[in-house]
Amino acid sequence: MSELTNREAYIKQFDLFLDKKKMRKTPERFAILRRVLMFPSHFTIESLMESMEQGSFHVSRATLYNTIQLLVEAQLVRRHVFEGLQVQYEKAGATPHSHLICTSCGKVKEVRDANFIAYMNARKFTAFTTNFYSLYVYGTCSTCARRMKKRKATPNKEV
Amino acid sequence: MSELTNREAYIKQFDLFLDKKKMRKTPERFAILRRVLMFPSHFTIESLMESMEQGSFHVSRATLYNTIQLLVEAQLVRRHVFEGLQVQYEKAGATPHSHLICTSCGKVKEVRDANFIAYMNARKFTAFTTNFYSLYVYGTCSTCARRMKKRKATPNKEV
DNA sequence: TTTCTTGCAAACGATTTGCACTTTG
DNA sequence: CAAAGTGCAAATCGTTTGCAAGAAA
Repeated sequence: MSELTNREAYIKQFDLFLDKKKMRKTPERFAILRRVLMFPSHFTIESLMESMEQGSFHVSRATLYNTIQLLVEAQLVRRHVFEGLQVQYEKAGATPHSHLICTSCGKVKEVRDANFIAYMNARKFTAFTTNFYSLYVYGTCSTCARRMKKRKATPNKEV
Repeated sequence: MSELTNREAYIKQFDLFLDKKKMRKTPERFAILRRVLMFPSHFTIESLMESMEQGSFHVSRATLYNTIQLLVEAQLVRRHVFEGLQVQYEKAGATPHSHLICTSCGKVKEVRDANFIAYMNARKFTAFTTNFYSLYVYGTCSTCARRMKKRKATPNKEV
């Protein structure tokens, strides 16, 4: 896989992917990818839909779902299903990161962990070729911990 | 959290959980937990439903969903959403394990990794208290790798 | 010109909900 | 006997699908 260092790299890789799959290079597909790249981190189908509308580029939900699926296959986008939250996507960046998910408020924080990355890069599994991986860490963020301690409250929303 | 070494430990912990939450100890709830414990590893709501029927203990879907949710809250059951597969559950065992998911055939394999567990046990995150974690590794299992190589085939089902 | 892609609306499937009935505490 | 839990069927919601119309190649 080539390096996804910048916007053009993603677009080029998508272009190559479509070539390889003998699929058509429609304006919708590239417009969606361009919008995806504008998100600093996670987004949902809904927020992507809104973003497209704001950019005055109307696409149907069907096309959005189709294209996101393609982008996931092309390894340009990752799909995340966190406990109790709606499906989230993010562009597959050059730097892998883990996700800390607060089971009380649902907030997702990204953390870079060089040790862990090094470990995973070296890690081989028998009879299995790793493509990518996701580490989800569930727990309580400090804000919620404080809130729950102070007023012995129940969580915002139990996940 | 107490140790979940055997069947009784789970039941006792659920009992305590219901006490703490001031919730009722209905036969349905314990019947469902007992069935859950009979699965050697992953199961779905559907397979659990079937298992209940086979055990001649009829419960409604609503109750099944409710109770599974309780068991997840009680940390007796983990919920997994693997790419492209239906939601799976498993009892929260004493030994954590990672999941290798083949993106071609959808097979899920569990692997125990002492180094990784030790690492995670020691790992502290700033402003976050870890409760549990899941490592999902996506890739290609050897069977699919062989199949794809031999006849340059497309994957069974692209996830 | 042929096949792929799109948009729309209808269909789908897993999960949730409303409500009358039942059971626990 | 009051409150909580259950079963059932209908509702919901995110996602998929079928099909006619439009656009790449």
